[in-house]
Amino acid sequence: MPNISDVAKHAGLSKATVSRVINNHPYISKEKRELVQQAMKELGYHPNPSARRLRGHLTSTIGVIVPRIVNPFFAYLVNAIEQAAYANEYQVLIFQSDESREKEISFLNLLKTKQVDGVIMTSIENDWHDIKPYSAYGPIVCCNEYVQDPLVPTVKLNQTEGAYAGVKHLIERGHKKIGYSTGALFAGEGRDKDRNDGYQKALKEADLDLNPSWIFVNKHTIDDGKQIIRQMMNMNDRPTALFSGSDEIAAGAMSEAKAHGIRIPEDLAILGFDDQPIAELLDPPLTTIRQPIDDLGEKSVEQLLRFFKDKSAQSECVDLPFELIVRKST
Amino acid sequence: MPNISDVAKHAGLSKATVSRVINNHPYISKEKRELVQQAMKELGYHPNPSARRLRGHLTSTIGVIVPRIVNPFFAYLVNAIEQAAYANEYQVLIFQSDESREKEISFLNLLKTKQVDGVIMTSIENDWHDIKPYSAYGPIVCCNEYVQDPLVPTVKLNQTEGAYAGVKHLIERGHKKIGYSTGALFAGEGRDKDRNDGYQKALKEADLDLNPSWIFVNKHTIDDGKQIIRQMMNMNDRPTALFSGSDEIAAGAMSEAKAHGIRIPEDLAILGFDDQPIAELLDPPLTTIRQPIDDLGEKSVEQLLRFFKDKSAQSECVDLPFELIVRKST
DNA sequence: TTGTATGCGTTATCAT
DNA sequence: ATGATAACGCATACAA
Repeated sequence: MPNISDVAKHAGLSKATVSRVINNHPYISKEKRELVQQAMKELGYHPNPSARRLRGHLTSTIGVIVPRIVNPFFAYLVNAIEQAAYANEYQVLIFQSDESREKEISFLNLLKTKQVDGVIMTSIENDWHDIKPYSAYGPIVCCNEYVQDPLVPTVKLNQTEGAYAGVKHLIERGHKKIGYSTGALFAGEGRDKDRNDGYQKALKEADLDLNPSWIFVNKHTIDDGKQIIRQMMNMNDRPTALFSGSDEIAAGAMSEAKAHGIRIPEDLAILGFDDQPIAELLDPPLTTIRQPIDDLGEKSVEQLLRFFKDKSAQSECVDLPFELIVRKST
Repeated sequence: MPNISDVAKHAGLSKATVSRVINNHPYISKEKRELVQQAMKELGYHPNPSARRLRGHLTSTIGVIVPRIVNPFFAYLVNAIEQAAYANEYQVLIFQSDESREKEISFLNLLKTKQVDGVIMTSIENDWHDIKPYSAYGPIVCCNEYVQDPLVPTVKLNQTEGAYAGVKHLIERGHKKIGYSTGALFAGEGRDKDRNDGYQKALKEADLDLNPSWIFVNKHTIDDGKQIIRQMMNMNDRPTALFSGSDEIAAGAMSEAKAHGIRIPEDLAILGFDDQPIAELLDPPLTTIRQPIDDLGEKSVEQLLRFFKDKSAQSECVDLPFELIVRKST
């Protein structure tokens, strides 16, 4: 691997001049610039990222924190981020927090050592209070998740609106007893709270009661979906519709419901969230709320690049719209 | 961030001694060693990876190349690798080749600049001939994919055996007309060829003919699965069973088949490959061939670590077994 | 067993 | 506009 000295020698110039060309400094004669570029090309030279990092420079690597890569929503999100980053010649370091506070912090430390220029957090485990200090070492963008600090660049979806649209759809289908599953506690904050708000808003508008036993908290997986159905089977007064927090939960619920002879949507309507590929493969195909994942990824990378270019850029909060995809499960 | 000099000062010793402690050199008095360790702890010191890389050292980062992270098989594989790596205090740089030769090569270049200590390739786009030179800069482990070079450390599954078991299962169910979908050309090499061999072997043993029009090549996605069914609908002589190259293809096929009023498994048996979470959610639940993904990941990391410890370690080829999961689709 | 000095590849500072 | 040189943090050859 040739280094900057090799290029300098090859071009008959100094290392400093070569470095200036690499970094687009002004005050360089066209003549020498071309000489250097020629030499770089001939030698197949690429700057050594470690050396640049050591000097305290940006190094074309961004970090992405996801809770679990096997969750299709995050796999797609990572994909979108990776594509956008690659288009801008950035590399992506992917990290699973596994919903562990310690893991999350350990990854954020990469900012300190300039291993990554910036971080996109698609989930947040620690209090923002504990995360914020790390942003002194490089920009942190919240993607999908968000926090109460208006100074944090954020790309998110209007969860309230999405949940509202979903529940309203169920109400329009004639349902009055609508179950609801959420990822956190019902009284939580952030993304889940917004969804909860949308759920409640729609109920209220239709003058429907909120039955606490129809609210299932801390649900995430396929198995959780099955469990919801089992819980429902034990109820005297069952919901006629279930609004699940993700397509996975919906899929599990659908599977278990059918196993109990419950017809969908006649006996129980099921509404998903995400529009993952499995949604249309289920039987019946799943009505769900599509998240614009690609936009989410692109905008997040965009935000990060903005900060790389201008360290004191203004923080933005991008809000993206949902889309209700009506299929056969409602 | 404290550096090695800070630690040295704090411990009242030289940088060299601190460095020796960090790198577990022999010939250090217990006394000083503890002094240094104490100082490191007190200052919260962590070696700067960029500096180590620059110095030409291993840096606890491994790279993983996948074709597409949104493919659940690879998402689970990456997850397994990441968990195993984390347990050994290694970080994982994930890279999507998008099945592009250029992207693959661009990532392998990270080996040259010591950005990663070694690479796990879960797919191979370029000729091995073009990839091999990079292994001079760090070990490359083939995982799931493999090549004809016995000197390459490899962790793979016995594809022939897996395919054989699957087809045999279909034959035992009474099928004589068995369709087959594969990811590459039927005459290809590597992983897919092995599977093809297993398919043919099982047919041969049962004295069944191989009907070329029942072989669907270059199939990967849900849509490909649907397309297979559409092709089959146009045949006068249709297969009564379909052995698909992945659960995704199987899912697509099942969906499309049902749309055409084909009953599963009565009219058409469908056998998957992978045992992804969706397999048991399909209706009917999918009979499939389980790949021991976690083992695949763990063993790959193990191989890599072996080479890190001993640069001239012997190349191994680990073969892992499949498992036939019988559900209701066959 | 420990310390000193040098270099890894870059970029920034200071000259010119 | 260009060049010489120091510094980033670390690990090693060499000296002691």
